[in-house]
Amino acid sequence: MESRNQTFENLPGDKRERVLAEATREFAEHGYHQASVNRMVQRLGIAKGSLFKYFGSKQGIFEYLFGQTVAEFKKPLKAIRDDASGDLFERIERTLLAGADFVATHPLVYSIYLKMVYQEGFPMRDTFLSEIRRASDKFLRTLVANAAESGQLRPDIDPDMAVLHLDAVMDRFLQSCAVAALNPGVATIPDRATIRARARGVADFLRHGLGGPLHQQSKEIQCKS
Amino acid sequence: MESRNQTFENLPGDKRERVLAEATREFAEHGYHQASVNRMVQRLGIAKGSLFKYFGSKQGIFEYLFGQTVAEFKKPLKAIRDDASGDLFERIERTLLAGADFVATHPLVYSIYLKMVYQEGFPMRDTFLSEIRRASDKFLRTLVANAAESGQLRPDIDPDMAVLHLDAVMDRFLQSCAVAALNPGVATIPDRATIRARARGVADFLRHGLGGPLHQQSKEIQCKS
DNA sequence: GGTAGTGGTGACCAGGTGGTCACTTTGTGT
DNA sequence: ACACAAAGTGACCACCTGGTCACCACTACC
Repeated sequence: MESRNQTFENLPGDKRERVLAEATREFAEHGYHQASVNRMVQRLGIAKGSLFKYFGSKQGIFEYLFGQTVAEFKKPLKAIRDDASGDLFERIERTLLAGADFVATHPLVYSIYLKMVYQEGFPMRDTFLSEIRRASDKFLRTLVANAAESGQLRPDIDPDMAVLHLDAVMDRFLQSCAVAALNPGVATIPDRATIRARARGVADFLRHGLGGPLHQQSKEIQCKS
Repeated sequence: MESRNQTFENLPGDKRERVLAEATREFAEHGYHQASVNRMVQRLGIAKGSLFKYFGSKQGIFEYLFGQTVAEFKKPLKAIRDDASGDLFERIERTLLAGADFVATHPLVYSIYLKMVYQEGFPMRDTFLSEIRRASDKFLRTLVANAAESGQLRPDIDPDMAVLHLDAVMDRFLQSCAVAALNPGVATIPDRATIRARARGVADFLRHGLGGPLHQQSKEIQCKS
């Protein structure tokens, strides 16, 4: 067995946490390349050599964080998946709120995630992203399949496309909870009440669309028959 | 008058273009901080001093590009806004296709835009983003207002929220045309035919939502009355 | 006291960064 | 042929980066 990282594991718990918290902050604020090991050790008040003894390299630091984080990232989804109460759109709404909670309590982790998506050159980027995507895709696909069976979904819509749209809208909702610039007009992070209202609005929109009476004609015909 | 940039403006047109193209490529590939002036001049086969004589600083290079690009970024939107044929959702579909065209013909420019949104530390970031957002917001708001007047929009939906949803779905559609990782399963850039089909699907989804027969009950009641 | 193993240290390194500037080359008008 | 200006050059600078390693301080066992 290689004794990698043994030094770091032996450290007292509070010091470990301080180091990881500081590293998380640094990567969240600056992305990968622009993150500075010098800054980390300076803020931690420890010597640079120590950090490199713990993790071997800058990439080592990031990958350690990364491993710790991925599991936590998936937890909220599992809880929702196992709670089958309500129809598709109610479950979606619960998922949105769970996601918003996660972003609110782990803003730095979510910030790293966003930077990884749009910034190339992160170590492990492809591995990580495909893993996350696959999990999310599987989750939505299950939801959609169940909904389609019980007629909660328009029969003329391709389930794959439905998953695509759900993913798009939900992901964007999450981003708007974290990125100020994505909130039109105000350009600030919304508060909890706004988020709850918006989640409901999103679910309602997903259910019924935006089309007005002029576009309900086809459905009126259905009524007459 | 300050004679800033005069040297660059005096250059023969093809050389100007080569320089700008190379700079665009560099920023698109590496973002702002990670972009290297050394690499630019090496690939261009000119001396570093020349670039700094043209633009003064790295930030100067970026801001020059930036100014050239913003106008081009808005062009497609204007064409759509002035063509009022069709209802809201048909216009949305045209907008989507125009956007996809822009992304396909200016992938580097769009790549820079995406990096700016999710990567802090770009010069002019706030100025630039708020300008773009404002333009996009104004455009959608006009479309929605017109649609609401002629009953193309569900009367019980807040126009502001409608704009929010439209912006989210459309922006995400555009991103999926450029970022491979956002295309579930395949994780590749879609071809033109796929894009056209997907744009239609998006418009249809925006119009009617995803909800199936079980959720059309309220509308059947409308029919009876 | 001796010694082995631990975590901790910071001066130092090679390499890359944006930026400078004294200098050379080129073009043009007379 | 000469002068003058504009364009072009690349060695050089200070600074920062990730990474190294010989050395130090402390504890524990004999």
